[in-house]
Amino acid sequence: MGGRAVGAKDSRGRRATLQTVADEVGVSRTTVSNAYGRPDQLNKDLRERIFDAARRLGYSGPDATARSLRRGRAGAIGLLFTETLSYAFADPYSVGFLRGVAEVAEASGTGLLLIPMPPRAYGPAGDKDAPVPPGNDDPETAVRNAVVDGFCLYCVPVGHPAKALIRARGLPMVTTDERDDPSIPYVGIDERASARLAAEHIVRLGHRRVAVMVDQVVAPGTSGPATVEEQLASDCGDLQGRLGGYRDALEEVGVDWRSVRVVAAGRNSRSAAASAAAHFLDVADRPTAVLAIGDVLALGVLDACEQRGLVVGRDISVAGFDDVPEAERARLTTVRQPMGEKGRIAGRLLLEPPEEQKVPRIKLPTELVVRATTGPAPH
Amino acid sequence: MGGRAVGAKDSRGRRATLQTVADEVGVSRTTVSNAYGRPDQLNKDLRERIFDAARRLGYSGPDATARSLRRGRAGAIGLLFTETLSYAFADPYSVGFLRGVAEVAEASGTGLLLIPMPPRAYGPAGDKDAPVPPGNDDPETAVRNAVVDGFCLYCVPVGHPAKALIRARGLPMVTTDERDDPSIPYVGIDERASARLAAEHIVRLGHRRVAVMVDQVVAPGTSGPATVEEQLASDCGDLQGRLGGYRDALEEVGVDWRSVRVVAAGRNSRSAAASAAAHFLDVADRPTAVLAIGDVLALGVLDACEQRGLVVGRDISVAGFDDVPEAERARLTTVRQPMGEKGRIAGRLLLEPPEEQKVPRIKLPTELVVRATTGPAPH
DNA sequence: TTGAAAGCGGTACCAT
DNA sequence: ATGGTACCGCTTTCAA
Repeated sequence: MGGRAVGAKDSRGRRATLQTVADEVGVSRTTVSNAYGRPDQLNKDLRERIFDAARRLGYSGPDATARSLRRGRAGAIGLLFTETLSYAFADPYSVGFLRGVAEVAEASGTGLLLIPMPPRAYGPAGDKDAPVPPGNDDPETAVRNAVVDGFCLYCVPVGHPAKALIRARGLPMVTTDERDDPSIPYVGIDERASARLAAEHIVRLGHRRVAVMVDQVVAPGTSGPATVEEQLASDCGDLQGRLGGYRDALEEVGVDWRSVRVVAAGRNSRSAAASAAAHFLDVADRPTAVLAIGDVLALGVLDACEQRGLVVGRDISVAGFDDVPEAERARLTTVRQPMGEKGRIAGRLLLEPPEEQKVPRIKLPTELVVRATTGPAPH
Repeated sequence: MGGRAVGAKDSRGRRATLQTVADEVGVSRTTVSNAYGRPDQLNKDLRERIFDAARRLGYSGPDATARSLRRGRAGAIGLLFTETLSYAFADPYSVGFLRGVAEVAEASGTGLLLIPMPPRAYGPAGDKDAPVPPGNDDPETAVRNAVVDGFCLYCVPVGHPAKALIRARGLPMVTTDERDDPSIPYVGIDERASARLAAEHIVRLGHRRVAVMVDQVVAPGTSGPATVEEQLASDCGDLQGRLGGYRDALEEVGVDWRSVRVVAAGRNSRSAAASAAAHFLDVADRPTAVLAIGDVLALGVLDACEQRGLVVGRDISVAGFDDVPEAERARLTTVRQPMGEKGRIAGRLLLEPPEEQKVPRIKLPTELVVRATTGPAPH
C-alpha cells in the first residue's frame, strides 16, 4: 500500500482545495465544484477522474464554511436555551421537545446547533427594536456567531435581547412562549387554560387549601415562597400563564389567591422540589393539595410526601404538568401536552417558512390525565 | 419614533454589510471590523459613531459564516450519534455525557452541533484510510457539511465511514469507543473490567444461571436471544467489552458462556427491555440473576419482574451498568461510571488538543455500587 | 460540456 | 489610530 493519506494536506503541506484538485486534473475549479454539487453537469469519466485525484490529494470535498458563505445557507438551525445546556437536558419535557425539533431537522438534513444562554443579568427590556449595542460578550456573542439559518427559542424570557439580535440578523425564529412578542411565530399550548384544568380538578375534589410549586420566580437558584408581586413580575411567560390558570380556577370557588402559598424550588429539578416542599409541608396549616407547574417538580413533591409518611392521593393530592414518561409510572395526575409535536411544528416553521403574511400562532391541544396522586380533600 | 428597523436590509433592500457601514461613516472596512473585533484598535468616539451607523442601517455585526471562513474557525464542535437524535436524548447516560461536553463547550463559547447518523447500511469496513467516495447522500453529507472545528463521536460503530471522512477533512475527533481505531483520541472506561465487577458480584452471591440483557446485537429493532457468533460479530465496541467482562467472570467459575441467554431488547429503552425480558423470565429454567449492559435496560427488567410478582433481590437478582440517577431510586445494583466527566474530558480534548505526539487514551475509574436488587442465589 | 470572472462578507498583515 | 490589499474557498451566472 502506498503512503497513507495524511490529514488533508497536499504534497506541500497545504490543505487541498478545489483549485488543487482542478490543477491536478487539468480542469477548472468550476468543473470540480460541479463534480461534487451537480453531477449531471459533467461526464461520468471526468467525474471519476476528479474523485480519483481528490482521493489522491486527500481532498474531502468542498469546505463546509466556504460553501455556506457562498450559498447563503448554513444548513443548521439554532436552539436557544436560557438554562445552562446542562439543565436543559435534565427535564424529560425539554428532551421531548428537542426530539421533535430534531426529527424534522434530521429529515431535511439540517443540523441542530445548541446555544446556551446561561441566565445572566441583561439590561432593561425597553427599546426592543434597536439592535443590542454590540461589543458585549455573552450571550449576544453566541447568537451573533451562530452559523444557522434560523432560531428556535426555548424558554427565553420575554424581552430578552437575543430576539432583537436575531431580528437584526434577519433570520427567522420561532418561540414557544405564549406571551412573547406577537411578531414572532409561535407554537405552544394555551398555558392558562391548561393549567386551569389541573386546578379545576383539584377544586372539584373539594380542595381549598392548596400550594403551588414552581421552578423559579425572581432569580434562578432562589427558593422559597414568592409574593404575588414577585409572581407577576416574572419574565417567564409560561410561568405566568400557568399561575394564571390556577388562580382562575381557585378564585372561581372563592379561594383568595394570596392565601395560596407559591413556592419556588430554585431550579427545575426533582430534588430541589423535594427540599422546597418543606415550605408548605412542614407547617401547621398544611395544604391538602399541591399544584406543580411541571412534572419534574411534582415528582419531587411526591418524594417529599413519601419521606414524611404522607399517603399521596389520600392525605394530600398532587398534580403536575407535562405528562413526562415518569409521570405514568408514578401514577401522577397531570396535564398532558404534546411536547414532541410542539417540537416538530417549531422545526417545520423554521425550515419551511409559511408563505402567508400572518405570523403563525399555533396552539396545540392539552388534556387532563387523572391518575392516582389526586383524591378527595380529607375530611 | 422613526420607521422601525426592518430586518437587516439597508435602504435599497440589500443586507447591510461591513462596507455599508464603512461607507456611511466614511471609514474603511477594516476600521468597522476592528470596531467589533478589536475595540482597542480605534478610539472610543469613532467606535460609537460606527455602532450608531450600524444601528441606523440595521447592521447586526459581522456575518458569522464569513467570519468563520476568514478566521478558519467554526466556533462549534460536532456531536456525532449513531442513533436517531431522538433516542440519543432518551437515555440519562447519554444525557449525562452530553452535559459534560456541553459544559466545557459553553465555558469556551463554543457551540454544539448535533449530527444525527441514523443507522443505515454502509459499505464494508475495509480500506479505512481512503476517503469515502464522495457523492453519496446521507450520512456522509452531514459530516461533510458540518461547520465545526472537531467531532465528538458517540456510539459510532467501529469502521464507520464517518471516521475516514473526518480524518480527510483534517479535523480532530475523539471517541468513547475502546475498540476504535487507536489513532483516534479516546476517553472512556475499561468496559470489560467494569462489566466484570458486576458479574463477579453476582457470581459471589452464588448465581450460576444468569441471563444478559443488551440493547441490540445484530440490527436495531431486532429483539430476542442472540447467539455467541452474533455477539462477536457486533460492531459496537462497548457491547463487546461488557459482554467480555461478564463472560470472564462467569467462565472463571465454570459457567459455560453458551448457557448464558443473551437477549436483545431491540433498542435501548425501558419498555423494550421489559418486553424482551419475557425471553428468559417466562421459561422453565429461569435465571437467578440478570445482567443488563445499561441501567435503562435493567430498569425495564425490574418492571418485568414486578409484573410477574417476582421479588427482586430475593427471587431474582438484577444488576445494571452506568448508575443513572433513576438507579438510586430503584435501589439498583450497578456499576458507576463518571459520564459527566467523560463528556468534559472529551470536550476538552477537542477544544485544547494536547501538544504531545501520543494519541491520548484516557480511562476513567468505575466502581461497583451494591444496592438492593441483588441478593444471594435462591436455594 | 467546460471555463473565466465576479463575488459571498470578512479579517489580518503591513503600511501610513 | 486608520486604511489598502490580498485572500479565505467556494458557487454561480454567462459566455465559449
